[in-house]
Amino acid sequence: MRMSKLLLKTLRESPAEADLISHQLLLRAGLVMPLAAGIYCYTPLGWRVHQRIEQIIREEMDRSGAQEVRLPALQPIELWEQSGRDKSMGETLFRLSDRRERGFALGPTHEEVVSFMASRAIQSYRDMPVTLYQVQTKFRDEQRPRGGLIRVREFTMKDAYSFDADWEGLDRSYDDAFNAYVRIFDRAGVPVIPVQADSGAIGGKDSQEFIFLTPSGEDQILLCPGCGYAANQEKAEFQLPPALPGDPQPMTRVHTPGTKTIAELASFLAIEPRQTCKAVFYRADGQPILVAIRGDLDVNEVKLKNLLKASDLDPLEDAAVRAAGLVAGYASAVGLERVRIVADVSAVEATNLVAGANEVDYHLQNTNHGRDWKADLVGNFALARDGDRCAVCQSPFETRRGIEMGHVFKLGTVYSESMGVNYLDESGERRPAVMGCYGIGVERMLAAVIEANHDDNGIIWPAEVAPYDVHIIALNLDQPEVQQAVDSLENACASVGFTTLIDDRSDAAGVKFKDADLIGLPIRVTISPRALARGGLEVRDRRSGQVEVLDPDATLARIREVRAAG
RNA sequence: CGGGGUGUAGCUCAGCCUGGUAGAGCGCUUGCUUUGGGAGCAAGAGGCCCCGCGUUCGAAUCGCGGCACCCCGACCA
Repeated sequence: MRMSKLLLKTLRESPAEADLISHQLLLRAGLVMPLAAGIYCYTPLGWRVHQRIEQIIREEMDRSGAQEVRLPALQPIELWEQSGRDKSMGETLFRLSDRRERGFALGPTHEEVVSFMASRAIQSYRDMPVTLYQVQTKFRDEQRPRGGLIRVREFTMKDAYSFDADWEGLDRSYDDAFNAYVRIFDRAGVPVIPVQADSGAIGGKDSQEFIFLTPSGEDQILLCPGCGYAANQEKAEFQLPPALPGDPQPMTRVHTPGTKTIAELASFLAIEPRQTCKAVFYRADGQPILVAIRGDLDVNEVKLKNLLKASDLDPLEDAAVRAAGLVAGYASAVGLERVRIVADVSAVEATNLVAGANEVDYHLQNTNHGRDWKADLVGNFALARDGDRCAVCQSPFETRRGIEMGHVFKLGTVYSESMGVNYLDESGERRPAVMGCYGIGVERMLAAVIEANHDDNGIIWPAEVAPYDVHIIALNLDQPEVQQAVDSLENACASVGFTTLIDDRSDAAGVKFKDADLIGLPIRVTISPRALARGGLEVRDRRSGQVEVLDPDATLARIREVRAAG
């Protein structure tokens, strides 16, 4: 490709909206253009990178035995009603209707549709195992798109779904997908770690996320330096810090003016936060609940939601708090009758906690579960935090932030049951297929490749995702020997399968070098009278900055080397 | 949905406080010159100052109401 013909506009300065480095470089290198919040156009150069990432994904999915299909993005809303997800997806689902008022959704994911396809084709245990995948545009009406390509409303996802006759088969399909993912991220130059993840209210067994660690990530990841355990904060298992031991004492009422928070209360009474009981109010599927947890801990809302088997969990609005007779800042389960009480084991097992008296400026000392109050439901939903101890080896956790690149998930039979993916087993018995699902966000990978591979001057593409293999800079193209050398290298590259981007523009040399660094192809070859006079072509490695003057054959060999090195 | 910020030329921004016919740098066009790190000289083009209402003789500027975009949080695969 000749740059004089290429639709490309690089920017000297970063647009003000870009905060992340990947976002800045995507815009400066002219790879994408924003159309609306969370919706992007891809330029010819940007689209080539996109396609190369897709290509890696396709090769590795095919290698793992998965088969590519194409499913509609436009889907009848009935399909979503059948699985119940028209409600659980809530406002995230883009909805529309056709001219006859029939309801449709733009697919945010494809479990329902792939189940439709599978239900038609899978009738016997002999039809499995099978894994189907596609590379499709997904639509999600995110509450807040952000971070350039990190969270967008229209994006490309590689989504795969496995169908097995039993859970042992699912384990094998899951491992195959997992291994394919390891190869995909490695080839694309995105360092990731697998972490344990929440499997959601749907249930299911194992769920792991492939996380790219970066301070600008939106997920909190807990890492155990002792045993290597790694988990998303919403999933992380940890050892509860111990309570202060003691035999139950008589409950007493105490005047505690102006102590609406645990910190204020603990300081006023000169006690530790773990000697208090915290009350938090939620609305779970419409019903107000009071959640009790030891004062030094926070609620893990995902675990709480799973415990309640709720599809919606939101903080209770202030008006509803008052209507339920709850006194914010001084609430507790003691003496409370009209509201459902859910307690964390930490609050149930500890003795002599200070809890709210359900009266402004008063607390109760020495409250004890069983004697003074009783939970309707008890569970384990404290949030693991930095420094908490690993449930496996008791080492203190470290926390990092990260971005979810991919997710592998043992779904089980939830969708096969609701969508009717059934088969006959060896004994002629009708059973639901056991499913797994596996997703990768293509644009997130693109952003992560840049986050992980850049310097002050621009992008440094890993060889496998670079939009072209070689950046040829022609200086003084009006001179015949330069022109001839450029043509000759272009042909030589083409004949061995290297793609080239040739800067044949009439701009000054400095402009071309700056653009080459910004665009970031792995190898830059400068062809100029000066280089030719020195006996060859000037070959520069983008990553190391190393420069050599080589003859055309040695240049090709060098390109091959860099390409092989990734 | 809560909190914060920003909307002026393609991009980065000044002007706004103190109302009086729209500015800079970069980019773009033309000509000449130029080709080793965003080069030089000269001449140009380009704006519904986010939108609406109001105050005023007069609004980019003051007031009210919207909208869009960005950041934090909530939430979200």
